[in-house]
Amino acid sequence: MSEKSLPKPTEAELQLLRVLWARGPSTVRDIHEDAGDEKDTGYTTTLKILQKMAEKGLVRRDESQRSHVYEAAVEAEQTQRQLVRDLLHRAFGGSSAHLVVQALSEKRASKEELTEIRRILDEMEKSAPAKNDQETHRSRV
Amino acid sequence: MSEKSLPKPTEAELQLLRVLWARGPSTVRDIHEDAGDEKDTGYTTTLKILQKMAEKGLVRRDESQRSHVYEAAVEAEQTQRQLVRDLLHRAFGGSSAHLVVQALSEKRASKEELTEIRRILDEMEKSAPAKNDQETHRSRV
DNA sequence: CACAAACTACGACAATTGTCGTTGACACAT
DNA sequence: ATGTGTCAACGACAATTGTCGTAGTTTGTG
Repeated sequence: MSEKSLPKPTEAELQLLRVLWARGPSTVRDIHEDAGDEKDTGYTTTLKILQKMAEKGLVRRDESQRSHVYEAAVEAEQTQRQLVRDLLHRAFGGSSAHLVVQALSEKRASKEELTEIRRILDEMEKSAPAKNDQETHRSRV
Repeated sequence: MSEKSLPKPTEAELQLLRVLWARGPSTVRDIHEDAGDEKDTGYTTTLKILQKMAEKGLVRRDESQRSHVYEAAVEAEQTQRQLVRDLLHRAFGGSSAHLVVQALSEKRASKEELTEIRRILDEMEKSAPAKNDQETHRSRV
């Protein structure tokens, strides 16, 4: 109900979100340096993207300090789910099974992960027999 | 080895690829009308996107007829895998298990699909204990 | 105080994407 | 042969994205 369905983050935005999810509230400087491991871009670029993100509501900004502190306004899980849903419809015609198969064949999961997945499957099959239920946002994991 | 790693299809391009995968070689007119179910855009828009795709190598074009015939130059599976890989790294830090969990919690798979997934898991766990094997492109499904 | 460093804000810019409208060629039916 | 309709090609256009450079302000140090 209260899912505002914020705009889908772009490539660069997602990268900064990942930094924020890992670090928690941070200054532009810190975000920029953390993100810089994978990318080589100017400081003002990072700043500008964060400003855009603030406009869009993807991050919150605390301006009480001279160096503004940014914080993710969207949760990792929610965003990931949004991206998965998007890909699901755009590329897989809604078949989550196909997506799962491709994901697994793309990068082998560890033994623990496979067990975890199996556990989820069990749970699923138990709780909801065959309904195509849409209210399945239990947010497990 | 012979994977040219073609450019990632954009939103609109992917939509047309889906039509081509379903229909096989088709004229612009047919592609446009099939795609038009979900979208309402002009004929020349579809044409232009197909031309761009031909330049990029995403589709092949047969110009022997007055109405050119387009055909997908990339396979569905390969492209889907590419998109999954992309999302995997961009949003999930490479953890396919997390992606799988989100995919399953996003849209409930049918009982048959769950069984299918389980079968794949079995196969996986059996064939390759824990290696991060890259040659797992058996193209099942 | 004066100067250097760090920070935000703002505008500029090229590249990409999706969208049309127009034009010129071609084909077919009257 | 003339006109009607279909088609590919091309240019134009707005919107978005990622990228900087510069200006102006604040902070801190000598």
